[in-house]
Amino acid sequence: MTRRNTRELVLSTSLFLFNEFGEPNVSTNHIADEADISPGNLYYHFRSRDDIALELFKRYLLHIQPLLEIEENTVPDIEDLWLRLHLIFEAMGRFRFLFRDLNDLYTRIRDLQRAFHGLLERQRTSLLGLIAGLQNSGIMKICERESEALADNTLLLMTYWIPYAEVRGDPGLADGTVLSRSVARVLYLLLPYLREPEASQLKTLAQTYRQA
Amino acid sequence: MTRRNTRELVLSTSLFLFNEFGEPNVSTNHIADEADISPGNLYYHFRSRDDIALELFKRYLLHIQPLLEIEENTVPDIEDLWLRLHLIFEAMGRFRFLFRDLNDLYTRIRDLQRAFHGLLERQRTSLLGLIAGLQNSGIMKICERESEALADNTLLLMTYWIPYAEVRGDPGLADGTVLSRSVARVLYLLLPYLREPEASQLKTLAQTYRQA
DNA sequence: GTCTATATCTAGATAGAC
DNA sequence: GTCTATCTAGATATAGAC
Repeated sequence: MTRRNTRELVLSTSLFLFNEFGEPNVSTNHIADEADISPGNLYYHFRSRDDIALELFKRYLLHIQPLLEIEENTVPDIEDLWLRLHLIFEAMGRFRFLFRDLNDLYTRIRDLQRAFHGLLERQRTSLLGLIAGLQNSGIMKICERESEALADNTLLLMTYWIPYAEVRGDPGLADGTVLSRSVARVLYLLLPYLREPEASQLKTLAQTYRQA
Repeated sequence: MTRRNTRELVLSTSLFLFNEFGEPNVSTNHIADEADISPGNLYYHFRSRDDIALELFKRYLLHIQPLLEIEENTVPDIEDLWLRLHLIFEAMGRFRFLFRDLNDLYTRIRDLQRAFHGLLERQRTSLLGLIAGLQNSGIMKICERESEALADNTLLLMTYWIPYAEVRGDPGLADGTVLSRSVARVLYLLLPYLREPEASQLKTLAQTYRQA
């Protein structure tokens, strides 16, 4: 094993265990054991346990950042929106431990706190921009104050759909249906503000999606 | 100190520390220390650490249950709704550790899991009933499928507004403004489905509320 | 780079005197 | 009921041989 490979092995093993059992319930010994390396070796590659979680969070950022960028001169389209949200939720699902134990990680690991806080603010700005875009292209009709509330509520839904699914007793994120339903729910937030034909288009899309 | 008093002292101390530092970061020794009793004495009154959290959750249930009951033959009124939601959120705020670390507590403590799951389902049913009531009295116009999504989204918002406020860097729940803003955001979910004059009434209420 | 062995610490929990 | 003392387990992390 070269240096790079073991480090990656520890990361992928940790991700698996964190997702499966929750980050607070997985010790460095568990990780080393599952990865078939010694505990000492693990600490050759990582300074601390939090370091592993932080590195995984950085990997998450690399996955999620490109999905959040919105092209300046593009007219938003309902189906694109749907796909985009689906891809975002998929990426979140692969790092679901981050969201399950978000607030504990957030207060414990300062670097993660800073980065996550920034991410949220960017997401919020991005959502406000999206809403404005939909409005300017005549697809959506909404007033200033409601835009803010809508962006905020969307962001909350996007941040906590994973722990919500768990707590509602949903069959788990291995099952793709949870993801689809969560995506659909978020888009239903937009529905009442959409004009025709986009409103109907969204409803039809939701219907099709549900059957697939 | 009689038996009852020490038990209560441990509970109130735990609640304070859990809320302040997060349940995972408070040990039984911390609690005993803060309560000015010995660690051994703490274990005379509680079998385990989880037992304390569970008992606090039961106390939360006692606070919250009466607030969730809806009278059968009452026409829902926007201002009543607002007040009701405010009282619910206040009660949640007093037990905010439960929501900050919900998913960890949920998987760790089986009795809490059962009870919380049941609570969520009842809340969901209650919300569906509320929506139906608003619809029947002509205050709201919404279709079947959207009702489900609305109830679901409302429930998610109600369950995770506390960790969301924390993660957004809101000045903390000691400050009452967070609570008000969170209540307002939830009610904005209903807004697009309300008819006049209730829609305007809600907007005005939000305005007043914000200034107070 | 990797291992074994171990240091250190802190948590939850119990025993037994008072 | 309450205390002091202590057990036990498990966690993070390090030392030093290979």
